[in-house]
This record gives sequence, structure tokens and C-alpha cells, in this order.
Amino acid sequence: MGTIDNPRIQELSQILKALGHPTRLFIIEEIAQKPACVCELKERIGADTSTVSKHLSILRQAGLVDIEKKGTMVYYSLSCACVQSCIQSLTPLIELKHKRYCEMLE
Amino acid sequence: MGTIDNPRIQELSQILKALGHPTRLFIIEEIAQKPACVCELKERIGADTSTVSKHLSILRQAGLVDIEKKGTMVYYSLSCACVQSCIQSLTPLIELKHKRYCEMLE
DNA sequence: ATACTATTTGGCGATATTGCAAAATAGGAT
DNA sequence: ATCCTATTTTGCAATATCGCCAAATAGTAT
Repeated sequence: MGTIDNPRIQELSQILKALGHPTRLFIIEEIAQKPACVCELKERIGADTSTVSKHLSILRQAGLVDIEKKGTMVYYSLSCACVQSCIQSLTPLIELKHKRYCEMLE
Repeated sequence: MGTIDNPRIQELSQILKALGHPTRLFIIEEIAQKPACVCELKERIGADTSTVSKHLSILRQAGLVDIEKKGTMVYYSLSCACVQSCIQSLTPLIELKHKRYCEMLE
């Protein structure tokens, strides 16, 4: 798939692709605060349970989240705090885009 | 599109989605070293010029790259050094995944 | 003007993603 | 065992992405 066959790039792009969806990014930020189960996330997102579960499995395949089973519930948590750093590090870019957008309006 | 309508999340996911492709990630890392034009990148990637150009326009729409025109050539560069930090910050996660993969083989 | 190169854009088929619904699976309680 | 809830998996239709080709656009030179 694709022309770049560098394993590190493949790994990175899988992770970034998993993060590149609004619902999954929302999930990441929610469970970064506090681990949550599917039904809790489903409530906050407002999508079908199966949809949420599928997003979670994509995050899991990318290694972004861990699970802990408690009875029938499955609690999802961040596997690495570095994911928060990754997201946070983009703040300057967003500010730059806003600045440029304002300048463009003048 | 989607159920999450938080503007910040939308903005972030557009950026991360743009980064979430091997060819585009490769481009980002190339021009982080030194700005390059389409034909240079096309050589290093080995894809059609139009394919590379389209990837570049996705990166541009996400605000990740800037352009500078010199004659008929268009040089692309990183718009913000924070993009490199973003990628670098995922190193611990990749190491964690490798560690777990090795443990899994035992 | 033509010729040449660099880049972008439009079209198109192949493939992948998304989200809901229904069915399957798993665990706890009665 | 049945019942109930939580979760995952499967199926499917709608949509989006990808990569090549061809055509259009832009800039330089003759």
C-alpha cells in the first residue's frame, strides 16, 4: 500500500491516521482525563455503540489505548502519555492558522 | 461530518489526518530538512507528479506547509517547527509497541 | 507567436472508511 | 438453565481516499 516502505513511517502514519478522526480524537482526550467504558463514551459522543466500539478497535490496533475488563464492561485508557504531548505540540500551528486567517480577512 | 462538532477537535483532526499517510509523512520529513519542489519530491517518492502535487495540496489545506514560487518551480517548506515535535513526541509510543511485540513473541 | 518545463486540476476506476442495524459473543444475576 | 446488559463482529450502503492518466494552467525562453 503506497510507495513509501519505511517501517518507521508506516508505524507513524498508522498512529497519526488513527488520531485523524474527530470521534477518535474526542475519545483520546476523554480517556486521557479518566478511563472510560464503551457505554460511557457512547453517551458522550452520541453515536451507535457499534460505531464507538469500531473506533476503539482502530485506536487499539494503533497501540494508542489499553483495555481493562471489569465484568461485562471494558475500560479504555491511554497507553502512553506521549499521545497528549503529540496533540498539545500542535497548538502553535493552530494559533498560526488563526493568525493567518485573521490577517486574510483584512 | 461526524458527530463531534468541537472546532478545535475538527482543526486538530484535519491536521492529524493530513499527517496520517505514509507519502505525506515522508514529504513532511523531507522538507523539514530542506524545502523542496514537486519534481524533487516526485523523484524521491517515485509516484506520479500529480499524485505528489495532490498530497502537497492536502498538506497545504491543513496549514502544514508553506510555498514559495521561483520561476515555474514551487518550493514547499514546513510552516511550523512544531510539526516535527509532534512526530518526535510519538517515539515513546513506538518503542512501547516494539517492547510489547517482543514480549508477545516469548 | 511556438516550444519546453513545472505544476495543478479534472476524470475515473479501485480501494478504504464511515456509521447504522442486526446478529453474535461474553459475563453477571436470578 | 433464562434473562439482561455490555461489547464485538458482520453486513451493507454511502461516502471518501488514492493513484494514475490526460488536460489545463503558469512561467521561461527562443
